[in-house]
Amino acid sequence: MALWNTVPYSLRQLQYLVAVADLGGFRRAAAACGVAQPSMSAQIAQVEQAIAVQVFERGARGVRVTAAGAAVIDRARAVLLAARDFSDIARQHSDPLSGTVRIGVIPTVCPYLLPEVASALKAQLPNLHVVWSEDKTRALVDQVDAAALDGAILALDPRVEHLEHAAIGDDPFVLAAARDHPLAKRTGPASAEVLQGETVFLLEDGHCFRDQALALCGATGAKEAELKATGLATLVQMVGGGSGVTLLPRLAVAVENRRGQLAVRPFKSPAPRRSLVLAWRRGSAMKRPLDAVARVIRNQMPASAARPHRASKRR
Amino acid sequence: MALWNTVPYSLRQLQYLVAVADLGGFRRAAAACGVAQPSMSAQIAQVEQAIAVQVFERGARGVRVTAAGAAVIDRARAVLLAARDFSDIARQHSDPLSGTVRIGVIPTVCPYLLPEVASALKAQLPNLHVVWSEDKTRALVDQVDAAALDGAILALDPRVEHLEHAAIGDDPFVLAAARDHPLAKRTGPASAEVLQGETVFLLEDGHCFRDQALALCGATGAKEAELKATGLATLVQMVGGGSGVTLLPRLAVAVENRRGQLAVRPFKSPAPRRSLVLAWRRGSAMKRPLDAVARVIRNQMPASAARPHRASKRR
DNA sequence: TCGAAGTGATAGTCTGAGGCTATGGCTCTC
DNA sequence: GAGAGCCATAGCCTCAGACTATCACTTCGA
Repeated sequence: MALWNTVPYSLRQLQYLVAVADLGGFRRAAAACGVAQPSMSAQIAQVEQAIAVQVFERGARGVRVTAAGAAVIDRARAVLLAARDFSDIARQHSDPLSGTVRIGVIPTVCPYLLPEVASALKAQLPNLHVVWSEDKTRALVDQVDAAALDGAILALDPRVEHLEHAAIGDDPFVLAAARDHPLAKRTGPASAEVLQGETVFLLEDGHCFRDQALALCGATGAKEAELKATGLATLVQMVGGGSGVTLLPRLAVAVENRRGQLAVRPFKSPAPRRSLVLAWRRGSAMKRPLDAVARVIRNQMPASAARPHRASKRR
Repeated sequence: MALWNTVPYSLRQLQYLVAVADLGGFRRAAAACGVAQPSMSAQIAQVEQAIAVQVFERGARGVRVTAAGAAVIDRARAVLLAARDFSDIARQHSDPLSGTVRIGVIPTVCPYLLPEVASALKAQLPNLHVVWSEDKTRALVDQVDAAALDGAILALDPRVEHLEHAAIGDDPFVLAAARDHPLAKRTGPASAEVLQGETVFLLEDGHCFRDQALALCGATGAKEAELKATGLATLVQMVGGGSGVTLLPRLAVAVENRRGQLAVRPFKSPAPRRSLVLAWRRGSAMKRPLDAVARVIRNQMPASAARPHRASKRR
């Protein structure tokens, strides 16, 4: 009963099973797999016979997956996922820094980091093709878990703990207010206590930066403004009105305050900050290229914001 | 980049890779896979080319796995394991109670439970072929984790916690002593305190029954005998000499004390006991047949020893 | 030192798995 | 009731992967 005994089906047949299930029909699946519909029919019929399970109910309007079929297709997916891991690890070992990696980035990092980093990556890892996408932490973590993404750039957070990660750098928070706001009168580092009693504008739910800023507000006795912003740019607009202050990640200041409409003050050391990491599914075959990407980004972080608070964390 | 895109290798090629790695040579692997050696050579060469990784170093005395090859073969194993799961789940859904399950049993249960249970299983699950093996808890758990076994009959224990399991029944401990031993003077249930100051013979290290009995000794102030037995039969022999007492699982009494050489007394309720379970790898495709096997065994347990202490536990 | 026994690689042939096109039968929809 | 869409069937063709026979090489042991 060794692992290398023959099985009565092929990887390709499993791919066909999943394709038909995903696309809901033989013709569509055939087209997606680049074969003719009769070939698809024949292969599906064959695998159904081989495993003695009717996976699909054929109807005039396409196919339905049977109850037994759903379980079978679940396992077929697992096999194909393992096969993809095999391909990945093989590519890593033929040339670890080539191929494609899919990396997601949270919205409060993406527009500020990517422009800088993209060209550096192209220069230092010329054979590595990085596909970027932007989403909030929850969605990114889910996609990494499901292997829809190879990695994600996130702020360190309980939701990230089950993933492996490499440090990218720390990003301190800064205090931003309209130029005529009382808190803008003084320059130089602010102590966190100046927030006491202030009205602070924050991002809407779902942004991890909101949670981090909210924690700081709670600790200092600031109160949250009624209005919630959908992005940092909106936040800057709101505060520009003069009726409150906000917190910004240092990384975003150069872009969001490019016209200098706000006064920006750092916090006294140790400044509140978020730790940015590149995280991936534990045991992912893409560990090596992701590690390399993290190294490039780390060296590319704006010098003032870079340098993790302590030694670079790794798991 | 969907899951159903074609891959440049076949399941069979992965089987060949693993076979060559396991058996250390092309000819042996070819024989094990039932093909001619040139076919094996050709397929290995092809997959090595497809993934652009040299997996094996060919030498005059067989092959060695390269560093990159080891990682690749690791993933190939994962794919084949997933494929086996696929086969399993398919068989479950074509006929859940047919096929083969491999079940390990601990030594302090195996010889007493199996004779009774084997015929009941044959009668109630005629299409299910059960392959039994005997080993200690640690080894069994490792084999279940590695999918070398589908399930194992064990006493509930921290080492079993990460597995799913179905209850089989509780097995109370009994006190056994030579017929002329002071503790054999009285009949009827003994309180655990009678062990105070007694010399108790126990099994050697590695038996979970040793740990359970030792815990009871510690709680009651009994002391362990110098000599450690390799099995319950030896334990009975030792105690027969009259210089000490021992604990036996109720399950073993009928067999080990069949000649009545020892006086056997139950403990007062609630008697110390072990909970026997059939455990399997979480998410195993063999859940359904294993569950059925557990049910058969549960109904077959000697009536006096059966009946779990509380409701049957399941996860 | 040389042959025997082991290793994997190569050459040439053959068969069948799985691709294709063309077409049929069925069931919804208009 | 015609048409559009679905999957199944029939018949053909090609190439992946099996086979046998043999070679080249290394490592023993007489």
